[in-house]
Amino acid sequence: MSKDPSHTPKHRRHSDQVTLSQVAKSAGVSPITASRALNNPTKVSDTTRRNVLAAVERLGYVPNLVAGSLASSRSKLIAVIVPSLINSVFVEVIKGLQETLEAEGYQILLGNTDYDLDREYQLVRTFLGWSCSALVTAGLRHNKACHKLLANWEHPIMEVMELGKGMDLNVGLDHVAAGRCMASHLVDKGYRDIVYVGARLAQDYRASMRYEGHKAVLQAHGIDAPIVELDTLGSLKAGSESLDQVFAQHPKTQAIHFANDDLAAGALLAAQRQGLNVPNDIAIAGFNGLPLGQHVTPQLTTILSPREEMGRLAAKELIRRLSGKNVVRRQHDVGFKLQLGEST
Amino acid sequence: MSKDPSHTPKHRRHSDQVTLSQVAKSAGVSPITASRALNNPTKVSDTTRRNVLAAVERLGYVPNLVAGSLASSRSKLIAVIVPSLINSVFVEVIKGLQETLEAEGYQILLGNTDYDLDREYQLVRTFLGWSCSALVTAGLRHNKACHKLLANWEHPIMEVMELGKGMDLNVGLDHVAAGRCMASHLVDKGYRDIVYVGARLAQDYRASMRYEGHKAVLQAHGIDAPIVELDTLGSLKAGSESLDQVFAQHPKTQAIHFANDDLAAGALLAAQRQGLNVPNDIAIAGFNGLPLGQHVTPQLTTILSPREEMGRLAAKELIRRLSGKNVVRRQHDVGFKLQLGEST
DNA sequence: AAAAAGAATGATAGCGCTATCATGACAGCG
DNA sequence: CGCTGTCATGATAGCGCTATCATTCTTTTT
Repeated sequence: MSKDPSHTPKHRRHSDQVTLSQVAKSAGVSPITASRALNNPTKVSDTTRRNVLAAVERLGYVPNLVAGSLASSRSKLIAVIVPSLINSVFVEVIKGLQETLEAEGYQILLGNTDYDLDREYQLVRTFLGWSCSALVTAGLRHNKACHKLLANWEHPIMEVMELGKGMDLNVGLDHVAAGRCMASHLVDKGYRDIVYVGARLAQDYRASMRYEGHKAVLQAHGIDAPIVELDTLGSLKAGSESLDQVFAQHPKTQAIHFANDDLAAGALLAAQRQGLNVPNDIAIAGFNGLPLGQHVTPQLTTILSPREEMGRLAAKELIRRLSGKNVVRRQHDVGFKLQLGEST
Repeated sequence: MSKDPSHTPKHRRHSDQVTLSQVAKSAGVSPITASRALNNPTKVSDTTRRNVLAAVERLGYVPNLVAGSLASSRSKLIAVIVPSLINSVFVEVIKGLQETLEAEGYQILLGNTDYDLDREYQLVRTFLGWSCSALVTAGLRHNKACHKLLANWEHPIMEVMELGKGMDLNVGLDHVAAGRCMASHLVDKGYRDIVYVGARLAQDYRASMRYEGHKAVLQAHGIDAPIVELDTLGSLKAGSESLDQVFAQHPKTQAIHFANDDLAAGALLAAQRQGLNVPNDIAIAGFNGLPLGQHVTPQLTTILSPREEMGRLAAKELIRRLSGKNVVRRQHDVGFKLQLGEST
């Protein structure tokens, strides 16, 4: 069998992109040295580093991070999975994460489950496939498959929003306690006919946790704890429409404890439009401490949750873990604060 | 020189992760066939496909997308670069993008420039390194290096928010026209002492474009077009604090045209707290059509911009392009709508 | 001055997957 | 019957980078 040396090799894939090898050649070093010059600058001499950087500049080299990740089975990607982008609360957490992670050179792969745990599982699968170096997810609840997948994963997992025993790291606040806190406030103020109003509680289960705390306090005082559940997700609109519904079902209502500030502010503005006096005709309380609630008159009584701070703290803990440091505490309570307005 | 066959091979990297080869072996086919069964189901027989899928299930295989991307030099990643996450406008665009892209199996790599074009360039570099299949960026302005980098890039580039001649695809609205529209409305209403108020206009240059439109209309009527620039980024707080500043600089002000609804709503709520009547003492107009503005009393006059729609449309166009379809129009005007409230 | 340790660089062999070409089996057809 | 075409599958060779080990040369130690 005679070879045909003039035959063009069969496996030729083109790519006009500049590669590290080209940079290396241009700088007069081997590819691996060029790699070191870019990723472990201390491992090469000053001259070499300068030459390589000059070549990078000259050729307009853009590192292929995909190839790098495959070779090193590491990546500077961090998966962030949230249940919603409409709810500004998650966006603020993302913002906290993002500003801290991006400063350390990490990129965020963003996923939205739309409050669907099966969707979450799918996203987790996909993201693991990108060999992310960590995963941030909102909440402690996952479906079975997701749990199993994550349990065998060797990278840090950060569960945010609610405090509790998670799979790995956890930064959040105690929602049951927050519910108790607000309910106590309302009872102390002398209200007795208090309705809790939330939206899609099966999905937004943290709102249900707050209701649990709320109910416990009311029952301890021998008071009934009625709840009204809205169909639509929390929003100003839903809040403003909820007023009628509450009064229809509970005509004697003195105070409404809303699951979040969007609903509460919507109701407050609607009450004003209807000529109701807040808090004399109806007291209104929220949760989150959104700027909106602080700017309406009367100012909304709410519970401040440190959302951006939660994101920042989560990011910092992740970075500590990723840089090999021992992580002492696995759980971080960011707390909350009762913000007294004039709406109660 | 004698070889030592008992010597352990030198290049051994471990990885307990299940690979496609293992799946293939378990299914009794070659790796490439297993690959096809997962990615080109029509290219294999039904039996083979079933066997492979069963093996995937059995072994808990999670595809290594990094390896796949390197081999195919394609990825299901789409880079999204926005100037801010505080401004809910961008978040809504992201939401529109995200829900449409995720449905097609694309993931979003999120970057935040914080209104810094150099930062944008860095992000673009990084994201190109991930061989994203497309890039979405807010705005038509980029720095020189970024332009050069993108001009040579062979994947779709989608510039959103503002309408204009972009690098590739474009979905947005005409901000100059929007500024004209609101200014005309104010002039028609009989206002003559009109102040435009914005924040960090050098960075939020779309707000300046609206001012340009605003100024043109006022000047056409022989009216002066004073502008007040705030230091802090647009927010309710900045808006509420801006009132005093405006009156200090322009005591006779009849109407304020705010660069966005956050500022406008903040000012409106502040005016009410100060006992000013809106619109009789002071008329207030905004831009964006945020829900907030529609729920305050008086309802805010503003310009509705279809933000989620913009994201969805951008995503759809990208998907069309990515699936190889010819893209007819490169520019899409999503328009805007004057929303008359009682605040003017 | 010889031995040991360190610093800088390079050669090699993959990371896990898919593009490309090659093969064998079988159908249709003049 | 041989020819072409289609279908299902496989063998091979990378994608662009870095981990690992090997080498050379310089510095430090005894």
